[in-house]
Amino acid sequence: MADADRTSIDLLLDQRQRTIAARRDVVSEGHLPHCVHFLLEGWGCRYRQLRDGRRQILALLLPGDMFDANVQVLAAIDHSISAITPMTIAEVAPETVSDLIRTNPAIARAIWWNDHVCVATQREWTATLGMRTARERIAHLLCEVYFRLRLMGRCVGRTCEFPLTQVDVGEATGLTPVHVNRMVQELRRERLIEWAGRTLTILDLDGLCEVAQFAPAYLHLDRTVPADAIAG
Amino acid sequence: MADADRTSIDLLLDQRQRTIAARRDVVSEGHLPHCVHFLLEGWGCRYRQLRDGRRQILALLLPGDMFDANVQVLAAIDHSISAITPMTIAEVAPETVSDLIRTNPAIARAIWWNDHVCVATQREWTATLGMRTARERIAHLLCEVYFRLRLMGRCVGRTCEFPLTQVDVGEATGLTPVHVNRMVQELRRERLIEWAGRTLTILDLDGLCEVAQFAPAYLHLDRTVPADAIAG
DNA sequence: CGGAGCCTTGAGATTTATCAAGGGTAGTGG
DNA sequence: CCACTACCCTTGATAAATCTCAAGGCTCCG
Repeated sequence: MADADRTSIDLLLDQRQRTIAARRDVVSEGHLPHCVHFLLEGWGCRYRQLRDGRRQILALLLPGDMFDANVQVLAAIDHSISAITPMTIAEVAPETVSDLIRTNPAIARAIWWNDHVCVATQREWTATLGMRTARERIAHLLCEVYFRLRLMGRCVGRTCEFPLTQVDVGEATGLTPVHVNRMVQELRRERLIEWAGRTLTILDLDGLCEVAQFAPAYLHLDRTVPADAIAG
Repeated sequence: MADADRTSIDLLLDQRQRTIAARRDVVSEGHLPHCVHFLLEGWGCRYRQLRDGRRQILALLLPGDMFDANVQVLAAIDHSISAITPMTIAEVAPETVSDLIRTNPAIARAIWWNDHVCVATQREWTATLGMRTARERIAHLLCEVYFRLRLMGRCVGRTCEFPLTQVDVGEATGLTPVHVNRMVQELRRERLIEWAGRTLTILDLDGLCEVAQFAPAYLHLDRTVPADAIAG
């Protein structure tokens, strides 16, 4: 993305910023979000909850992610979005985004890329929950987070921030916190990872990918989006 | 959708039709699909497979569904698409679809709706696999199929086609075929469903929805898409 | 100092998987 | 028309994975 495009985005995002406290909802199930959100800082998640309290985290939102993109602006959403850590988000009017997409191919491409990766990631989570074991699911989550953060320049070597609790990991992987704990300890014992407090270090990336059968294709880490990607 | 729009679609779909034998791949992981597909007749699925043979069905494709929409045409896909029953599909050049989207708002809206529902459904499958029990997952799958088919006018009363085998249901719900069998029998014994051969009858729709905690919002059955839905 | 949230551990229960075998049915070739 | 095969469904017995319940310890914060 050219500097000029970067600048026009940065200006845009400066406009209306909001801070969300940790563990607070940004958008709640059944509501109509009235603007597009960009996550500037902090971690969040999409989640869905059943009447009896069971909760499933559907996706992690990391710094740089966009949500409620144009497509979302109109129908009531069928899940909630909440902050995991304190978040700062930028709110942008949908028309502004539409205009940008129309006039700026680089930005259109970036938004398209974001959408595409979101869907692919959602599919990968489905696959993970359906066919991987507890141990594999946790390893997979750690791999995904690591690669996504690295793409955003948020890793130092093999170390990155990891503010999820073991309860969060359980809700993302469909496991009880107790079992998450035991599996994490196993990964630690095998010197695959170190994880204490809010920092995660992957000691053996290949080994962890192997455990998870992690195939990063779905993240499109090369960010390749052909110029003619956007229809219309 | 107005009759004129219907007609222009029908003409389009007549162009290049293809028949796929049951259990054959249409698009394989890692390949670049070169055209947009419309499923005219028969059932298919998206699936992902691990090296050791574990397989997960990611989504069901029912008559009327579109896949590899514009957005997909460019990056190698990270999963495969296969026919469950014999399928007839229409292949349309991506440029043709782009043109249609640009010139025909009704069609653009329909395609947008399809995309939106696909993503929402993928999220719902993630939630199902993560937090529902075996029994609930199967009930949920049956509910989803029933409502989707009914929307396409493919139900007679509470009866619809259901060509999946119990192995297929297992691959969609992350369960072994043996366990699927036991749970299905339970649903039968409770007079919630009848399912024999390729036909499914839902004897107690409310009861089945209750078991599944099925909330059909994600399917957007009303097909509401405000006229200004499409950005750009 | 007290409380809250998080991590850890143990024991036992439950759900689901695995293994193994038998029966029904539909299509196929002789 | 009859065997034969392949595929699917069904059942039983046992094993493994994961959950539930319960309790204790640590750390951070007020």
